[in-house]
Order: sequence, then structure tokens, then C-alpha cells
Amino acid sequence: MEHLSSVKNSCRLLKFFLQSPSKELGVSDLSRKLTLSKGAVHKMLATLESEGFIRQNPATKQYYLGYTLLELGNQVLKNHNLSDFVKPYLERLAQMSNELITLCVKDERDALYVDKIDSQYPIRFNVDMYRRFPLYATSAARVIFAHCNLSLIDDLLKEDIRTFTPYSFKDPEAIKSRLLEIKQQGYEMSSNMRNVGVTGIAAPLFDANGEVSASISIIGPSDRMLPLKEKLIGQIIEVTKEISSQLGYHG
Amino acid sequence: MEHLSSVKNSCRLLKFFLQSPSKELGVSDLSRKLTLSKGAVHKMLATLESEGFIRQNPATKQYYLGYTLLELGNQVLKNHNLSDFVKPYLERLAQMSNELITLCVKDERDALYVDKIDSQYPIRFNVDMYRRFPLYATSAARVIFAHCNLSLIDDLLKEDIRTFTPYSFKDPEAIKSRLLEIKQQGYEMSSNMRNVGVTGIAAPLFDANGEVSASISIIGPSDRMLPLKEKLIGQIIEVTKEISSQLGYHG
DNA sequence: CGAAATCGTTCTCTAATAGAGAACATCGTT
DNA sequence: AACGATGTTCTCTATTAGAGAACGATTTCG
Repeated sequence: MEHLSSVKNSCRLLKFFLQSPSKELGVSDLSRKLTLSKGAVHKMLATLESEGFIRQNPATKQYYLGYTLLELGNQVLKNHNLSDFVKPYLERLAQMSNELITLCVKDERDALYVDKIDSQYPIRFNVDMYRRFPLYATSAARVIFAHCNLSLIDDLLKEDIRTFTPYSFKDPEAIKSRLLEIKQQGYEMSSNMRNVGVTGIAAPLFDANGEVSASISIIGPSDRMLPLKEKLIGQIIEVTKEISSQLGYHG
Repeated sequence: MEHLSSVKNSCRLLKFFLQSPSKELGVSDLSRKLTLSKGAVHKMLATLESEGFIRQNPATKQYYLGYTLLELGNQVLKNHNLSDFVKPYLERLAQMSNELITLCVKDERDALYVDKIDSQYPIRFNVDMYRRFPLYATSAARVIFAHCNLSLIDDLLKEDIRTFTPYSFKDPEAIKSRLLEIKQQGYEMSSNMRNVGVTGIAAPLFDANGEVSASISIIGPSDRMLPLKEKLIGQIIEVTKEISSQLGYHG
């Protein structure tokens, strides 16, 4: 099955803005990074601009992401029924713990947070919403990862492991055995993996088919989280079980 | 200048999800609506799926917008400095009026709300964020429209006027003369144009070049807004003048 | 229950074009 | 003034985009 090359390259172009530190990018820069000719990149940009996906700064002649992408991104959120369904449960957890509560979903080989309720503490942890990260990187992601096919797990762990702190997993085998643990005990708790001094507790959401494609987590400073860990683990398991059964899961 | 046809068609395909009532669309449906062959649409969808812009529901075989678009849309918001800059002023207006405050921007021939602060009243008006609408449709948009080139104005008013209520403008000449009024008095106030029983008051933001590409508005139920209109007009003009001068405008 | 319609997918084929590369115009810098 | 960077425009051909037909699998309906 062949893909449309120019479409694929345009998608790569747009996504390049996600990993670029500057919000405006030039033709030459893009052509180098994407290893495409300047002419080709220019034609792609012109086409994307005509559809509102890209705009050009008249002053700098450089290009930036257009509002049409904002419209489309918002549509993705609107389509996402799970958030609406889960929201009341997140709020309940937030009230019980007063820490950051997140809803995390899987997308192919990545995970991302699609909803959250912030803690009310003056010192609180914050997550980047709507940004991809590896399935092994955070508690919320790992608890989903643990329920994935073994083939996906092996496949992903074959690649280079991205570490975020000195305490992050870096050995594929260590991750794999942790995933087994997670699956057995039904939740995941970890500290310092993604951010030093931060502890996350996460539990999976099962849908009617018994599949796990989302998770809920409580995240906060370790000094507040660890003393309450038994209580928090109990709460998150209770709530996620209730959601799963509401989703039609009989496990 | 030729555009890349497959890229253009893929953009059209993605945008079609914005105007579709259902969040999942099939190949046949899309091919009919876009007047493209099923084979071509299928190839586009497969390519977009490989880049995370589209996903397929295995159960229904239909397609829906992917999380990558959420990432990109979020990036657009992050890049948008104006919101950060303007936010404190919006909050000030919100405190003063306790009605919905919006930040509206122009994008080509459309306008969209990119930021807002909700009213605290139990009965309050709400706007769709990040959705395009015509430059003549709302107070917030018209106050921007009034400062556009005459060529753009004439161009846009040549097309069919979309009306939203029985009170919406539908005559191009009426709109044009209203735009002159707006430009002269420096603000716009209107009722029932977009939603019956709703009144909006809007004033433009001038940048350092004296251009208007954004506006701020106060929107609420007419029965609360109208008795206070002098006060509200004064407040919004005061605040927008302050923002404009902070943006480097000396007018 | 079986026929017919509709679906998504795959295939073939050629007219159309995507993309490399060179040339050009316009900057700001040295 | 010359240079190096940019964005833009051009030419040209190997590639491919997209129409249309055919496929198997579902679903619909008589």
C-alpha cells in the first residue's frame, strides 16, 4: 500500500513545529530538517497556507501554524466522549485528594493527557496537556502500557528508551518486569521517574471489551503523596473500578 | 503558482469533519462530499492515519480526527502571545462587569474567539471557542471588520450573507454603513444579531502598525447589559485603549 | 432467507504532478 | 561592495495522484 508522498511530507512538516523551539520556521530550515528541496517545501507551505493550516509572517517571511489547526484540535476534544463521561469521577478524586488528577489516553505508541483537574495547593504539580510521551514514561502511561499486547511492548522497548530524570527506567527488561507487576497489582505507583520529587499513582480504565486505552492518575509532590499512599491507592482503585463497570466492563 | 492537489484535498478532507454533525465519517461519504474517487479518499485517509492525523474505528471501519491534531491545535494556542498579554486585562473587565469577556481575532476572511472569561452569573451567555464565523456576524468580529481594507469588505459582502437570527444583517449596504459608524465611534454594540436576547459590546485592539486584527468584547443577556451600557462601553474603551498603547500603538 | 445495495479495500492505468535542482530576487552582514 | 543567507520561481522528468472498475464483506430489505 503506497502512501501519498506529498501528504505525508506535509504532515511531517506540520509536526515538525511541535518539536521546534521557535514558533516560526523558514523554508530553508524546514527543507534541511525534512531533507526535501526548498522548492518542494515552499509548494507545501503555499498549499497549507491556502487552507489555513499555515500562515506566513509578512515581516519575517517565515511560517507558523494556522488557526485551522486550532479548530481541528478543538474538534478532537469535542468528539472525545470519554472526557465528558469521566469528568465527574475526576472531580470526586480531586475533592478527596486535593492533588492533580489526570485522564491519560493511549494513541498508537504514545500516551497523552487529555483532561485534568488541578490541585488547589499553592505548591502543586502541573502536566503538559495534549503532548505525546512514551508509554513507559509516567505512571499513567505505564499502567496502560502494562495491558498492551506483548508484541507492542517488545517492539517499543527495542527502541531507544527516553529518560527524563536520573531515576527513569532505562533498561528494557526492568520496564518489562515492572509492567507485569503493574498488571498483577492493578495499579502503578512511582516517584521521580518523570520529575524528581513527584509521585504518581495510576489505575487503568477497562472498556466493555476488556481493553485498556485510558488511565486515571493522582500526581503530586512526593512529600505530600507518600504519607497518604495507602489511602490514595484505595481511592483511585475504587473510582476506576466504578468507571470501568459503567463502561460495560465485567471483570 | 500551482498547489499540491493531494495536500489540498487532504486539508479539505480534514476540515470536512468541522462541518459534519457526526464525528466518524466513511470513505464513501467523504468521496461523495469531496467529489473525489473512493480510491483517492482511501489513500488520503491511510496516509493521514499513518501520521496520526486520522484514526480508524476498527468496529465501524469509519474514520475520525486523530490526537495529533489536538497536539497541533494546542501548539497554536501556545504560540499565541496575544492571549497571555491580554489576559490580565480580560480579568479586569470580567471583574468590573461580571459578564462574558472574549478575545476575538481575525484569520483571513473569518473571525474566531481565542480566549474568554466566563460570567459568574447563574444565567450567562456562552460562546463557541476556536470556531470560525464570518467577519460581519458578531460585534467582536464587526469591530475588526470595520478596520479592514475596503477591498476585503467589498469582496466578502459580495458573497451570500449568512444570517443567524431574524435580526441579523442581511443587506450588504446596511453592513457597510454600519462598519463606517463603528469606525467612527470606536466601538460596536449590537443585540440579537447572533443570538436573540444577547447583547455584545466590542472595541478594537490596535497594534504598533495601527492595524486591527483583534478585539475584546463584553457579551451577556440584553436585560442585564442594556441598563448598564454607558458604563460598559466606557470600561471596554478604557481597557482596549490601554492595551493598544501597550502594544505600541500611538493613535 | 436470499437478493440487492452499500460498505471499505484493492487494483490497474495514464494524465497529471511531485519534487530535485538550478536560477533569481532580496535581504542583512561583513 | 561582496558575500551569504533568505524566500521565491522556474524547468524538467521520474513519479504518482486519482478515476474507475472489481473485490469481498456487511448490512438492508423484500
